[in-house]
Amino acid sequence: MADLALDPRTIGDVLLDLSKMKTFHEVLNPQLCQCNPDIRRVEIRSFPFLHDACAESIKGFDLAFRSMGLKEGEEISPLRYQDGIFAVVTRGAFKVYRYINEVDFVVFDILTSGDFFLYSQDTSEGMNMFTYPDIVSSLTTSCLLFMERPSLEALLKRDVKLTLFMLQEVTNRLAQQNDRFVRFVAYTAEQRLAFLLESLWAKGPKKISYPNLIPFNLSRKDLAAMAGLTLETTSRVLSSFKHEGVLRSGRGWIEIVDHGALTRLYPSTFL
Amino acid sequence: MADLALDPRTIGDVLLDLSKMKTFHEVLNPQLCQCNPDIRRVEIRSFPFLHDACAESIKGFDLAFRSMGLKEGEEISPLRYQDGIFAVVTRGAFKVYRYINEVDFVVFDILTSGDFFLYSQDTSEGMNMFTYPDIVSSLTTSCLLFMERPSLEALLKRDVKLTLFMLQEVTNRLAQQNDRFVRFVAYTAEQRLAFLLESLWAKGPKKISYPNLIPFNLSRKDLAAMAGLTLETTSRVLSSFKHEGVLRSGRGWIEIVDHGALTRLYPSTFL
DNA sequence: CGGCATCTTGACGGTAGTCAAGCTTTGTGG
DNA sequence: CCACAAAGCTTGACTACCGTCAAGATGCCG
Repeated sequence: MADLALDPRTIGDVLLDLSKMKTFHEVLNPQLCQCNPDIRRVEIRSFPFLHDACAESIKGFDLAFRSMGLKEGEEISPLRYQDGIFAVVTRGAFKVYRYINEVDFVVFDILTSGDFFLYSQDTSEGMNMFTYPDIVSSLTTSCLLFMERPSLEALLKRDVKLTLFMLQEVTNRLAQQNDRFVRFVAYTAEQRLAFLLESLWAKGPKKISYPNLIPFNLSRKDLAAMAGLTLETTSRVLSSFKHEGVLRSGRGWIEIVDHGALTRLYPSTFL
Repeated sequence: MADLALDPRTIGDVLLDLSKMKTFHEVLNPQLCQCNPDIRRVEIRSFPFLHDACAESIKGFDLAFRSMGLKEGEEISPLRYQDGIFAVVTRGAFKVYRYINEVDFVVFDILTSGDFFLYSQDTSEGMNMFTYPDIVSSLTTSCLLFMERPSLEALLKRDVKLTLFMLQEVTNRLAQQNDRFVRFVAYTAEQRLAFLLESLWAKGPKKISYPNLIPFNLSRKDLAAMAGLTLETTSRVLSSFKHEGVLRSGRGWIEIVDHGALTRLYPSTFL
């Protein structure tokens, strides 16, 4: 039983003390979004992955999290966080992608409010969701709460329930990526895009005035990079959707008019 | 601190007691492989994910694990394990796939010795790596150690280090699947197969007499289902590799002759 | 040695990629 | 406020890769 004993130090001791290291964003916006400590407290308590965490862990997150604001198109550089960074999206959306040559990239994940990510510079050891060759960048004006990876690990080590919940989240994400892979292989270009649009739409928080609008800016190139197609093919398929009255779209935005028609294009489950 | 307290029951209480529920395999082979309790003990202690686990957890695994043997081509049915099953491959290899129509399937994972998996019937809640529409089946004569999912969860709840290590393993697997996805989009048929063959070869334990043989039976159809190609295209590409002297192959087996030539075909990293 | 699954090869066609030109929207600076 | 530039999008013509369909060859097992 000895090796189950708790670390005798207090939470404060094991975390990197960031409370005095305000980010630029926090200095510039002392009362906005999670920059305000009170708002942050509330925000943190609403994270799904913390629902089952013990009180001390939540206090630890209060201490360790700093907030960061990003404008559309800004990217998170792991170079600034030598030890890796753990972050939770509180507002907005991010794309995770990797360049495959000078001009083309592949988008393999979209993160929206509530999604967390782990981003580190080296592939060395420990947990790695995204590593250096991958880029995380914002699709809209966004907010993050973040901490350095060692702080997260310190918190996880002290709270099984928290760690277990993270494990559940990650296995589910793995299942989801596998599902995506299978569909990717099985679908034609048209089906891939229909599926992609539906799942993107399902992801973000809808605007009340435009409930069918995909709630973040996506260029044709982004969509193509997600669907594994070229920009031209993507444009052609979307044009045909448009002419059939399935959706409306412009530069960087897409509004789905007929969900039924879109979902009917691809098999939702196999066999 | 109260909610960090340990479950007061003993390990034995929280595990489903399987010690008297021998599997057919164990009854038929009392002294073979992990069916022999002593051999099993040693085997369990060699699992990488247990290296950091506390003594009590390891004892728990000794109690909870049953062993199972499978012939080539047998599949694991989650129907027999209502609560889901957690298993570790100790010998052999498995493919994880999903049918996309009556005849075609997509292979999205290969598991070899040391890999664990979690397989459940329902997508309901908790951890899900593979669920009902997916099939796990053996590529060679194989052995597994397994337990029902509730037993695993009981063990995880009592040992943070163990849970944390599992979390690391799963995040790394997620990173790996993302990498695969990116390559998949970027590569041509020839490159996909070259990459696939190299990674398959790197996976299994090599036979001393044939160190360059891919150590499990893979038909052209399996390879095609992994690369997202058709059987015919796969056959054509492999034939061209054969004629260039890069590999030798027969029905269900492939031996890589020239690793250099194969790896030169695809970019190992991007940008 | 036969039977059968697996693999190979060929001919053909279609889907999506490539290259290129033209069109729209958005933003900027005179 | 307009002109212009630049980025993003659309459309067209052509091409190539890979899928489909079909027949035939080859290994492998009983």
